[in-house]
Amino acid sequence: MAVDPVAVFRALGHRARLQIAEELGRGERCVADLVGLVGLSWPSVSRHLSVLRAAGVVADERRGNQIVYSLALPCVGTFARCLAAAARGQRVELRTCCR
Amino acid sequence: MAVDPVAVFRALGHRARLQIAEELGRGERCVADLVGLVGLSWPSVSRHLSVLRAAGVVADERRGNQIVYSLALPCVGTFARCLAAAARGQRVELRTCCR
DNA sequence: AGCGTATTTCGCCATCTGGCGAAATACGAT
DNA sequence: ATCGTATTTCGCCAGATGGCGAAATACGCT
Repeated sequence: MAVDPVAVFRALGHRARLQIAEELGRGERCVADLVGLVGLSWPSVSRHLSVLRAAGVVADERRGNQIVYSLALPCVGTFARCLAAAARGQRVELRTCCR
Repeated sequence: MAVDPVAVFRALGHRARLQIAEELGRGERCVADLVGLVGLSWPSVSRHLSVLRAAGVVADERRGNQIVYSLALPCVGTFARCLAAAARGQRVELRTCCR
């Protein structure tokens, strides 16, 4: 699955989608959880999930009768926390990168 | 200058703007350089720069008779390189974050 | 003040995005 | 096969985005 950096940023450049990615950074969630989290209609959340999935940010897996989403690009969670810290006025610095 | 994570991602979620941010990660550039880089009209590039500036991603400083842009959020450069590596199929991992 | 170059803003148009309800689909269970 | 629940897709509309040329602005210099 090819990662397109622009698509990743676009995917995260929306309130609901970033919120979803941050939540998935804390653990797996089913769609119902995420609908409750972002406060949008089920179809809208599903659409946002498909954007995140197409960008390779999240992965989905059917488990029982529901679909569980997880963060496929962990560095996104790290960076998001980094920006959140910056938003709080803390000094931001990513130390190391890929290997 | 308040950092809004969503605005940062939105700002970077565009081919030209990401290209600009990556270039600024390598050093300061004037607008003419960036126009040459992205291959869009001068007004369009200027608009993209204003989006990046509003998001706090870049900073501008007048020097002589031209304006020099620089990357105001260095972690963006780190993360962008990280994603670029992922796009090349390399294993991606951000080790440490804010402090 | 006036000139020239660097940069931004304006106005317009075409396209993309995001919201929702309704309808369709997928799949486990009976 | 049918049922029921979980999830996605469709169709529509309103508003945002991105492109450009033309016009406006900003500033250093003489």
